Amino acid sequence: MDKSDALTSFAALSQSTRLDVFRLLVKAGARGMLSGEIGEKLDVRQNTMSANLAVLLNAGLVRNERQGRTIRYFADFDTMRGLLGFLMEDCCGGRPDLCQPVIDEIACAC
Amino acid sequence: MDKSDALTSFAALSQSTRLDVFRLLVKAGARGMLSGEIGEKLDVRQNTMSANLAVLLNAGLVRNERQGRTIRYFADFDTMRGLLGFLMEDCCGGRPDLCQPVIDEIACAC
DNA sequence: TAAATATATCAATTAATCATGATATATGGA
DNA sequence: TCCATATATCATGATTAATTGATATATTTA
Repeated sequence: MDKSDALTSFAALSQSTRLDVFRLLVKAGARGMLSGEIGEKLDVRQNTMSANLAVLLNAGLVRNERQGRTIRYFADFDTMRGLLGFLMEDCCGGRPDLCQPVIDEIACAC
Repeated sequence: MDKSDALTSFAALSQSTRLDVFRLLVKAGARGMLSGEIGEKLDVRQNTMSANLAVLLNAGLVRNERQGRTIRYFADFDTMRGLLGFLMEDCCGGRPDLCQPVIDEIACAC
């Protein structure tokens, strides 16, 4: 994860539909979701959804896998990890009390 | 942290100078940095830096504090925490092995 | 192989964002 | 109060991004 990758990722997440899509896929985890399923759930037209998924793919935030006629999308937790690592690099100037709560927050109860 | 806040934050982080600024401030931690100091370090003109700091402020990703003629900026770790919490909400569909590495990554060594 | 379904690409219009020069505001010191 | 320093705001031109209708590609089924 270099700076350019990080910029691409943040840009991808800074659009309403794409943020919704990514959060849906985070929730879905290893199950993933079909492209059409996502579009239907979010009430977004087919070509708009395709374009937005392409942006997320390009950013590496999601992966996909063809299954017959359909394509299943997954959140890419490795990219997520790299992105947060990049953002928090050498964080908090030696005071763990600043960054520890940030870490605790995403310690999900799954 | 609602969706609109998250979008504003990601948009703020999706621009080169602002990403640099935020990462500098993350490293600086509680020390923070003066506006002019940041601009000098990143070689960015005064008004451009001011505009970019305003975007980060508006997103709540940084706070500031006037000190005489100068203004000191700080990364806001609470906002950061809220943002990551929002993004990873109900994450990984019941498989902790997916999201645990994400958490470990940002467990900084400070 | 033809039709149906699922998804992607293209071209064009509209909208948002960025850096910049010029200028304004605020604070401190002479 | 006048000047210098530090930062913010404004107006503008240039670049970039988003949605959409139309169309293309890929896969399955008949």
